[in-house]
Amino acid sequence: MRLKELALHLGLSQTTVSRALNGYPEVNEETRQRVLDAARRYDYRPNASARRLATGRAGAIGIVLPTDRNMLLDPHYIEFQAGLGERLMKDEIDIVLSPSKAGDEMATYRRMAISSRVDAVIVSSPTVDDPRVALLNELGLPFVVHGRTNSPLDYAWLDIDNEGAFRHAAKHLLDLGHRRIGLINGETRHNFALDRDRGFRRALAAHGVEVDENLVAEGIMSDETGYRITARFLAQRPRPTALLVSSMMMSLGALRAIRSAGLELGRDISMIAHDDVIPFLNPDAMVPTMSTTRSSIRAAGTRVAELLMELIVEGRSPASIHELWPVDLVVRASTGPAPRD
Amino acid sequence: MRLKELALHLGLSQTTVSRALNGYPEVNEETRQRVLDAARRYDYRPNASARRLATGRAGAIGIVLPTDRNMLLDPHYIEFQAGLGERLMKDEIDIVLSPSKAGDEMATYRRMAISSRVDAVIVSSPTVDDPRVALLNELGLPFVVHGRTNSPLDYAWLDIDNEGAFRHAAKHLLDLGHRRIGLINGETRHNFALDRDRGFRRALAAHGVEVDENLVAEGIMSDETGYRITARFLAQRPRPTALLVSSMMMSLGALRAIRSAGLELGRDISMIAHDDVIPFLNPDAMVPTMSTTRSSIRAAGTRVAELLMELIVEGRSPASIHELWPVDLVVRASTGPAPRD
DNA sequence: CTGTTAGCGCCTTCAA
DNA sequence: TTGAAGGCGCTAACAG
Repeated sequence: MRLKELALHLGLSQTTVSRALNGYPEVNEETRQRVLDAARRYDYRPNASARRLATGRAGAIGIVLPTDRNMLLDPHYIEFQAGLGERLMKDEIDIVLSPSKAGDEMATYRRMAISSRVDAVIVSSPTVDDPRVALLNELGLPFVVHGRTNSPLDYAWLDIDNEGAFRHAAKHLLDLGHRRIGLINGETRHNFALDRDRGFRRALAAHGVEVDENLVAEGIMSDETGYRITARFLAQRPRPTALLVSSMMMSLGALRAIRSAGLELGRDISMIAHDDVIPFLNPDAMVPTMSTTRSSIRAAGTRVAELLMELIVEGRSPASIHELWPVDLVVRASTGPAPRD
Repeated sequence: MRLKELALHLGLSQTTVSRALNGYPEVNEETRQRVLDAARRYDYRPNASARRLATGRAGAIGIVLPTDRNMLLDPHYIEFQAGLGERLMKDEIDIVLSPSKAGDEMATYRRMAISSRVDAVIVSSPTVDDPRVALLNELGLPFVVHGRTNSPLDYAWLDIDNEGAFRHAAKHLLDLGHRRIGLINGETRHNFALDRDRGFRRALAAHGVEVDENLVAEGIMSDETGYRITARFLAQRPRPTALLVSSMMMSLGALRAIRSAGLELGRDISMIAHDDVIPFLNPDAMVPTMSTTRSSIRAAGTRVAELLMELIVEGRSPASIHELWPVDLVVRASTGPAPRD
């Protein structure tokens, strides 16, 4: 069913039918009802491409999907997508995933912009100096960064307070008497990891504790990385009495290494992990329950979608969009006082 | 830059430029080169909506994204997406995620089809009797099911041999002398889980071993579920000497429960888990290494994309698309002979 | 309040 | 081998 036919059936012009359907105020209420009824009866839906061509709006927001093995380690990504979806659903806005090889992302953003496939894009996991911000700015494609990056430009971003989160977590451990604290971080080419590193160091500095660089490590946020780094840390003497871990997934591996070393979490060694609140990794279900710095990545997705809509629909200024979300420290059973030697 | 302007710059008609760009054979080679050069120089890209409107093809394939908490437990999903992307990238085909509430998926598929947002869709995680197959068939929207479902219709599908995988795995355990084998399955409303259940039972039956229904359980495939079910199984007397587990994520929880019970994996109790080959959960990195039934979900994504393209571009018949992939049994250190009492 | 008329940017038939 | 013209389905000025 096309608009034309529908109009014909109704004995109205396409214009009127279109207006009735799109909620224009100048349409007679009775006429509108007739149109709406007919549309429902015939299961009419405007053709997406035609509408886009006519309005110049794509009705979609874009995400560049890096397909390389090393980039997609992130099980959190799907939660973020779900969060986006939750909000975009309301306006029937689609999410367009544009697959891209690593190194080719810039070209992919370009393509999305120039072919006007999408009205805006999301920049995820920004690196410390992320070239995407300048590119998108130049292309004039609206975007929101999930995270932050160094840029002279005043772009729209939403980030969680990674620095504060890890500072508070480290402080909590210090207050419990821990002095040898290990940091198991994500890759510091990503800004969030650098922020966490910074928070960790500041807390130690504030307590006059020197950082042992042998107890600072980074890697992709996998179970395996968590295991390997923890095993290495635990081999040192004196060994660390506490760990700060960048993801729940890593904490699983860390926990294995701790058990393998014959230690008991929460007594011999403490741990705080960052929790993105993903449903299949619940800190309350762990044994012992895991102390965490908590911030829902799904909620972030929803909010990013909201901001995107404001950018597109209301023409809100990107420069006015800077949201730094506080992060909760949730103390559970994996943290305890530092053991006496 | 629009086609019109580009043509103007070149002193050619839009038609010729369009043909040159789209590889029509009737264009003079020299002309084509000039056009191609100019297009590159001006960074010209056809407007996606306009092209779609003109050709009737959307240049995108659709996935309905259920945003409800309980449905998205699947960290495997992102790997599947990456696999799709790997193939679709070649033809610059986008993936359109259409967010949908649970229960509303059918309407979302409808919407995608009628508004011709996409050329084809993917049906993931089909239930035992999945209504989507009939709907899409009726809508005439091409689709490939990743998995299988009961339907009188002859639809296109790609599935892994879940039945065979779990049959072999169970047989392997039986051959090692295990008699009390537990099954920790995904939700059996999903067809794959039912197939695994079937394979498990057949293997036991073939060995004349009766299934203890107290050692068969299912749930969402999370760490937590794995832990809870395993703890319950281990509380039984006599306790099981082996476990068949539906996902690596579950196996992490199971392993925790085993350790909490003071048992050693691979000696006191054996385990085989299904491995979708996701990069952040590597069975070789576990301690002990985990025996698995292995099948790359990413590879499946790539192949599904390929099939989709054949469906759309070459008009291949859906009825000719039935791929059942064998599943490898990879024996590692988590399986050993059944312990003597 | 409704209709007429032009496009949106591209592809494609038909004619040259 | 190239071009002119029409149309894909919809929206949006501009009239009435």
